[in-house]
Amino acid sequence: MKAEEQLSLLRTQFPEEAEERRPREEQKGLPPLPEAEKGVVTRFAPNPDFVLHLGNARPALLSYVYAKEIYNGKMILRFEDTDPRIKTPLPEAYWAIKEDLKWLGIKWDEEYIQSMRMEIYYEQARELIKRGGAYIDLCNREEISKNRASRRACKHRLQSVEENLELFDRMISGFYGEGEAALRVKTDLNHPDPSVVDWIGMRIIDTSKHPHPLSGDRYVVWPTYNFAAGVDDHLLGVTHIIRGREHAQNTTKQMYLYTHMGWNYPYVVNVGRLKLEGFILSKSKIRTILAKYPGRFEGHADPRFGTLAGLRSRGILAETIRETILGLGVKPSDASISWDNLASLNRKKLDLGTRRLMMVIDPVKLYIEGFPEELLVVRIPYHPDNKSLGERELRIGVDKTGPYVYISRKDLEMVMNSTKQARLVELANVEITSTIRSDPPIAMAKYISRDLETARKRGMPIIQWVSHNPVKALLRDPVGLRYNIYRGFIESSAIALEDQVYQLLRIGFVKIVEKSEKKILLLKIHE
RNA sequence: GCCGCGGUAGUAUAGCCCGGACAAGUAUGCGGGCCUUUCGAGCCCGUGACCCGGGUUCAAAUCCCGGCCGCGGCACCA
Repeated sequence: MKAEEQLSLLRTQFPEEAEERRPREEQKGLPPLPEAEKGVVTRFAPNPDFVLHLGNARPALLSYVYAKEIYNGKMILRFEDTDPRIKTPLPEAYWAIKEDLKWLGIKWDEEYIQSMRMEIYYEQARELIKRGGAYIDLCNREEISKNRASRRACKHRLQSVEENLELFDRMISGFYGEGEAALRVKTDLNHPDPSVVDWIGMRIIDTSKHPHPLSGDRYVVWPTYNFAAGVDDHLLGVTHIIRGREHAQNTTKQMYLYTHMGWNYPYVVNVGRLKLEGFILSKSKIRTILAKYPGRFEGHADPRFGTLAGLRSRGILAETIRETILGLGVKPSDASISWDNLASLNRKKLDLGTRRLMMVIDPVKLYIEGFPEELLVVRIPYHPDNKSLGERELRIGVDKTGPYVYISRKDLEMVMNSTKQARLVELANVEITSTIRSDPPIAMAKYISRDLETARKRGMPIIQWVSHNPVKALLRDPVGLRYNIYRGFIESSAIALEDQVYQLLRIGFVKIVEKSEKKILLLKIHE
């Protein structure tokens, strides 16, 4: 029986039952967080060893939006800088990360730096030892991994609380060198993942060799990620952890810590990783490229990188990133953002407030025979739909041969290959009569009329032009890690105005990189 | 290899928990039309997807099992 038949049967037989049915409530935006009624405290916990990239924006934005915009709760920013040796923090990253977050519109209520909370971790470690949840292991790495593989405990696991406390103090005093002692959190010895088995909660880092940028060589015993994050999430009252999927196994580890301490583990949401079509996001890859090609990139903020700073220099709006990422939802599956999609969204946001200018690539001088004198100066609005952006005056250049404009060589070829007639935007309809192969190239045209209707009726292509006082323009179009370079003329309004972003007619949206009286360097944002 | 998590149009996402109005919604892309002094924007129409195989059920995108594929983890990194 088909569903509709069943339904009609139901309606005739049991009318009340049928009416009970109501459509499921439509959920706008993000799904609700479980157990949110008791309050929501989220955290974003980056490692300040590099700047943020688009992928980091996912947990950051979700943590912010849930905590502050949906549940009226609290958001914490916490720098996880407890590895001065391998992931040495970058002093400028603490600041740069905050800039990135502010740019995204993220506001946090509290801010912590883990390397400044060392005494707290020591105190919690002692408490954990007292509760029998941890021991100081004096085995070396090889012994530890061998024992893990065979799921065996070493003798140090059986030490008394007193012995462990004493050994711990000795660790802190600097008695042991790197790898000679570690605090291990007791777990199920038979856990299928060997890295979970009695995981390392604290280890020794020789800060005389690897000083921490904030605390120098003051501490030698450092908590691992799982210890520090686990302790902090509890102590800071975090209720919901939104983090990358790569942390899934860490929840398992931290759960043992929470059980020993009698704490409740926050609710965890694992989100998938993000890719941006055509961009490199990985910090290690970006670092490698920067090291390999010094001088070829403008650091981590280069518009060809998928860092937030890079996207910002590219001309992508924070709002575009926000909408894109929130649109992905909170799935644990990875997502690859298509450039078309991002560009389309960004374009719509830029369009109405952006002045439109004309630039010709590969200019060809086009003399117009019979050009009426009253058209030598024209006024053209900067935006056809947004008159508040004003208008500018464009003058037509005249030399001894007569009045002329520059058009792009590609357009000239296109027009020559069709009806030879074209409309110059907001100016006049012309017919090209001849082209002269010279350097620079020249073409001749005949004035037809100035009305738009004729152009429409005859189906003329409408092309942009530049004339009097052209400014040399160099347009960089990012393609992967390269730039395609286009040279041409842009109207002088680009110099006169203060705008940073323009739409170049029939070329796309661009951002000004540099400009002087004579020259302008542009970066293509997208079409 | 072991453990874990995923798989809905070209791309991304909604729906899955709680099976029925889902011949599957939305955005972008693509095709067509309208409008428009850009190849942009807007409006309209169209295109196109439930990984595969079994099972449960009157009914499966949704639940169960198996396979395939993708991703993550398997550090004294975060």
